Amino acid sequence: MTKVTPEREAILAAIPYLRPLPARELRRIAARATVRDVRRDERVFEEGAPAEGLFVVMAGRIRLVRSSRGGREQILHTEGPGATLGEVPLLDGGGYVATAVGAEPSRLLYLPRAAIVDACRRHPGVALGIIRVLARRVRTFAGLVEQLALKDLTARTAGLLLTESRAAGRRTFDLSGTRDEMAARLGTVRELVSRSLGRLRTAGIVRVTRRRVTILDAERLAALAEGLAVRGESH
Amino acid sequence: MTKVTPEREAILAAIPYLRPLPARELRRIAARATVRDVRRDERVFEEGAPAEGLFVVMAGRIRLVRSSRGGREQILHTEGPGATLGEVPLLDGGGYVATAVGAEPSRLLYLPRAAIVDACRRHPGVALGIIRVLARRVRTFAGLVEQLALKDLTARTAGLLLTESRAAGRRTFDLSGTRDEMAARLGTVRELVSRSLGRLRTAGIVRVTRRRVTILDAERLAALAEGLAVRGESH
DNA sequence: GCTCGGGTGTGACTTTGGTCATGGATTCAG
DNA sequence: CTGAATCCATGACCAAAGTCACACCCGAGC
Repeated sequence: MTKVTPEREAILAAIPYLRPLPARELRRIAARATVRDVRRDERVFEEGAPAEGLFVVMAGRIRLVRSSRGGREQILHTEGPGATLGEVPLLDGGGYVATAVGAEPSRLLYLPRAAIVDACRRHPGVALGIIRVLARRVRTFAGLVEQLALKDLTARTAGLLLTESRAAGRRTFDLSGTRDEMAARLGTVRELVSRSLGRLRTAGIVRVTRRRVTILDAERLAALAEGLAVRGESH
Repeated sequence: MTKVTPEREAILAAIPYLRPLPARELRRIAARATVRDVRRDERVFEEGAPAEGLFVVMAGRIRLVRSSRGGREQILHTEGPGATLGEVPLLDGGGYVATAVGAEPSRLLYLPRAAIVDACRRHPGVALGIIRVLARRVRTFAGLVEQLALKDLTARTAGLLLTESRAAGRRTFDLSGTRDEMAARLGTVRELVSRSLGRLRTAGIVRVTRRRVTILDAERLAALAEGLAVRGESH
């Protein structure tokens, strides 16, 4: 509930789909916003809970998660500074799609629903911007479904490493989280991530320490990610 | 490429998010639309292909699918009359998210991209309507991910039966497709669907013939769908 | 009627995924 | 430095998913 209006305004101005708004309106929205800090592993909101506003990540990283009784979690996506959470329930009136938890200590901005819906109505550009955000999410979810439904763990692991490497822009990079977190992204459990990485390592495809990974054979890694089982690679 | 303008107009008027458009504009769009018929199993478009328009299902049913080399398919969703396909690429400029194939002989209307984007810009209600469509899709995809990542086949099968039953509005209903199609919805293969249904049958939870299903014990079926393994049900 | 072909159910087997238990490494507070 | 708390790797085992082969059912079309 800190009062840092100028900072808040800067944050809002950085959200792509609010660009079409005149400064005056941005300021009005910023004035009605509140700030919230969350600790690592603290829940921001729960799947299904009623939503009355939009969250903007100011700092840190937030994981969007579905979980099963028995404690297993599946990460749907992770969002960092500048991203918004909760567009879906904001605009279709339902509850939150997933549970949000801090992947690290984070600061969020909370915008009341009415302000945004208003902006959409008066500035078609805003609505189109939100459409793009949702479209992107549909794409990533479709990708996730494909991975889970038709690729085995080796392929998914290979894919994850390629993604991370691409994001880092180098072939040596640090893994984003613990084995547990990787498992939650890959739809499996800690132990199998270990084994999977182990196999890639002994096959000479990557070098792996606890956090650091180097891709040695990008070709083969890509082939694996494509789902080509490496039959005839043994011995 | 048949010319049935009045029918086309009626179809467009039935699309929820085009309601805000005045009749004059609807007519203009209808005039620029073309009709396309597809046979069962014919592809309408391929995942990744560039998209320059929006499809509207006039009659029949279209499956949206991702497939792996090796021929396994995962159905993302199925759309019937009144639904639209391809909103995502239309509005974010990318390729189609999935491959569309006729689940049965179907008739589609094709609307050129410019007409729709235009309508969004001039009528915020249209954009908000599309947002609702995308929001719905995000929800169903999130559900699919959850099913695939954290429920076993028994739970998913139970869930499917409950969904179908609810859709039919009765506890006796016909299954939507072949075992193969069910498998593609559930993220598995023909044989396992057979076995899974077989287990539910011998447990006295449902009655099953090739097409017809009757739910005998909705409670237990729901419990299974929740993912509670039925430990202690054997012997 | 019969045949043919797609759709199904089942058994036997392989492979993959998941669980449990254990020991080693790493980090960090005191 | 030392102990506690994590995190990680790995072996042994168990359960679920997937494959292959085959026999059957049943409706469409001679």
